[in-house]
Amino acid sequence: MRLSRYFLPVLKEDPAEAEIVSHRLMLRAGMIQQLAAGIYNWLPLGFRVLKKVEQIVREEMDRAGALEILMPTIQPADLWRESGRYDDYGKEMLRVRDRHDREMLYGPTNEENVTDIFRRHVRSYRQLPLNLYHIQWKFRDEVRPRFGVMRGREFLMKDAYSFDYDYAGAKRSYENMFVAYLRTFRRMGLTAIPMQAESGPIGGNMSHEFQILASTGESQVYYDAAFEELDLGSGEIDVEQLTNLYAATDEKHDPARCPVPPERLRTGRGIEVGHIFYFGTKYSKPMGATVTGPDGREVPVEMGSYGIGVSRLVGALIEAFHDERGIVWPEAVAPFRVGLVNLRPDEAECSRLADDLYAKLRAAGVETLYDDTEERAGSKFATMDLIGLPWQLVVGPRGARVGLVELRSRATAERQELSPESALARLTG
RNA sequence: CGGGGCGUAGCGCAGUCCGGUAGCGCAUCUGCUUUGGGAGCAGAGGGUCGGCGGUUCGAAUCCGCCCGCCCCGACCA
Repeated sequence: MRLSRYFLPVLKEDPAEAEIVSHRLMLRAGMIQQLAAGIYNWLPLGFRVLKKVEQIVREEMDRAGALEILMPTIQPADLWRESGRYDDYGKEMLRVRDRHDREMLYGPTNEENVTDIFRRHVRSYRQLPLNLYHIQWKFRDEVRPRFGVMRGREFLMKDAYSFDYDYAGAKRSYENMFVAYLRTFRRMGLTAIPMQAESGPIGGNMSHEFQILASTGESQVYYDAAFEELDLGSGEIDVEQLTNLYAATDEKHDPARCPVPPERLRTGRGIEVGHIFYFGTKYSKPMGATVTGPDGREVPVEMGSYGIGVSRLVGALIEAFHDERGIVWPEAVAPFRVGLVNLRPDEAECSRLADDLYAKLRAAGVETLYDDTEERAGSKFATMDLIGLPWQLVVGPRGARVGLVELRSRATAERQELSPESALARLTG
């Protein structure tokens, strides 16, 4: 993509409305624009990251055997009356009426909806296990939205719902998602610590929230160093062992009862990016979602649900990966892999070389943002640092004369003068 | 929902206390010079001062009501 043809409204100064670093940087890098409190427009650069994050979540859900569907944002109130939540949910739920004065709501979550799908089509235990998920916008009318997309009112969330015949099956489904979550966050370069959360009405320790570590996180967390040594790439993950590892948020951490020896106890700040829980027949029972078992008896299906805050993750990633100059994207979620900088578009030799590199990067399928604008060098560097693409490939008049370009790593600030050919080899290899 | 604060050009702000025809920096446009870390000079454009009402000869400024947004706390992917 040529920057001269792109829409990247970067800000030189910090917007007054933003307090925390991810919010500031998202606004400054032209990723988002606020439309109302807690409601954001996603501009091209931000949208690309959102899609990258979404795609990783999708791939890991698919890999775990979940099936993607898409449920609507607007739901009828009657469905929520069946579970009793219409009255329970309170003001967080945005309630609307259609032209026929029927009560509707903008979904804050989809348990009722997915349970309805299930009960209308699934009759037998033989059709289980089943896990349906979707990635859809939610709305929760938070009293106080803040921190940009980290706590918006409208947010993109992946929510999966598992259906099993019995508790043993539900536990397997839960553990399956547990592992998928660890893989998902790890792929984005994040260390996610699963923490035992408030146990549901039925499940013992079958509720975990996933906190990622970032110095600016909202809550103080304590955890076993073993989490940092997790190898998710190979072999089996022992969920039983993992769920027994110690991890707690500030409120629950009790030094007196902490089983981790001091030298293995780590502490940090955490941002909650996922939450999974088992809730048994909480919805299936009142809503009549039943299956017939091998014994011919009809029983309510065992359920669990599994959320990941997709849009929140974009903010959380920036909290985890930034420095004083801007964002430092991990490659897996970077909006572009390479920022190609033509320092002097007015010089023929310099531009010829930069154009040629751009064509070759494109041909090789490398996502490249090509700064072909008339801006000055300093401004170009500042913008590249701000938007945080992993690699900066700098073509200047000096180097062009002697056939050299400069490759810089945003993360390590390492710089190397190379021939265009070897720079290309590094980026395409 | 309690407490605090802010709405003036695209962005960041001054002006409001003490009423008198709206200003600064950045950005934008034109020209010249410059050109490896947010350039210099000269010129230009851009405003229902959040909205409505009131007081006054006269309101960004004083009074009332409303709207929006931010921050701290109690709650949440």
